[in-house]
Amino acid sequence: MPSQLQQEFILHFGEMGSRWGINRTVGQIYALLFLSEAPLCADDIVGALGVSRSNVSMGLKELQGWNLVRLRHLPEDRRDYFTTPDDMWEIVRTLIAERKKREIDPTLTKLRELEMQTPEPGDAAAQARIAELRELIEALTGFYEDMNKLETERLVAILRLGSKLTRLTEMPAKVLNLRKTEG
Amino acid sequence: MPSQLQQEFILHFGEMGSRWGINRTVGQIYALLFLSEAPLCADDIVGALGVSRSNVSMGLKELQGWNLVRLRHLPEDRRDYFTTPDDMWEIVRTLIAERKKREIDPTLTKLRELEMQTPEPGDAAAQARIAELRELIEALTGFYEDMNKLETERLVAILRLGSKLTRLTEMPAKVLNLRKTEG
DNA sequence: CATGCATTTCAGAAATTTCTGAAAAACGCG
DNA sequence: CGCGTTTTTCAGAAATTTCTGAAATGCATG
Repeated sequence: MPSQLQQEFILHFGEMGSRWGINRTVGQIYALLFLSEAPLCADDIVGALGVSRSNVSMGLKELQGWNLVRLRHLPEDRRDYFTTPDDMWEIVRTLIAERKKREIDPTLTKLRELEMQTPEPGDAAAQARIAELRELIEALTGFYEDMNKLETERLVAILRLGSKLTRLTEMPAKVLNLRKTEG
Repeated sequence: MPSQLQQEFILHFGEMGSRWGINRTVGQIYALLFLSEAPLCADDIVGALGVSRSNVSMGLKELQGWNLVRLRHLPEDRRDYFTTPDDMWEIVRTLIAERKKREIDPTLTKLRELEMQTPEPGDAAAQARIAELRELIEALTGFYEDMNKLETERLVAILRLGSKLTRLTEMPAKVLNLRKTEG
């Protein structure tokens, strides 16, 4: 059913799936929904991808766990239909938030826990290294959280500035404070 | 051989490995090297982790492929010794660069390729969506590339500013151009 | 150019993940 | 409640990934 173009896109997402921490079917389901204008139900997906109904069910569950798909209902039809958000920035925000939750937060928690432990003799260097790693992760996630609070329009404006941002760090505090505080 | 503290850190990195796109042994080897003050050779790693020599060999190869470890030699000893860089920011830069290479660049290439194709009828919406996705990824990777060019000190200064960066986007071009252009 | 380490390769074993079909559960509706 | 439909669950099959031991290769040194 999908065109040649769509097929290629779907297969690519399937292959990349494993690198992104999801499996092939989940990647393919997502790709299909992403390209589809109309919402699709499970059997549409079975038809398009040629995988088992139960596999689609599990895949959709996983995508819902990632908050990457929205459940919708059509009048006169009691099947579940799924879509991806229209707003691409929303998708990217979700993706980053979920990966952070899975890949970074547990480690941050663990590092903090390890720093609380009373070290055995010989652990000093290791504990210092752990603290340094934690601080660095906190600097990055803190920045991410700040950026994530911004409206998309402002965020895009900052992204576009790129390395010009350095200039702001060169300005005296006086100049910076001429303007009102935001978030 | 590793202390309780180190053991916990190593086991955590092993468990997280699968979420990070590496396997348990590779995660553990990296964690061990990361905490170790002195360089370690393959047999040191075998002793500390209790995995086979060949597994360690393959794990070290993979870490070298990620540019995450450095090979060193001690005088009077022809074994290969390994360390992680002292500079934690270097580690993070490498990690991000390599993940981008594996997880993003191939998709960017594929999206550009799909945009070149002459669409079949009915592909218009899909192709628009693909273009939008590509543009968004380019905005993010472009920003990353700009940040990655900066010296660590400047980068940290920007991270610390966080949402205060918005102010820069509010300034008239005139003000921005008062200061000299950098990188 | 043989010897003694050290590292790498690789085929099969072990472990893990993914996928399927059948059965069970959930759900809406009369 | 009972019926037809849709979704979920789950045990085992299939596929994939990881790990190991044995053999092969590489390499410095006498």
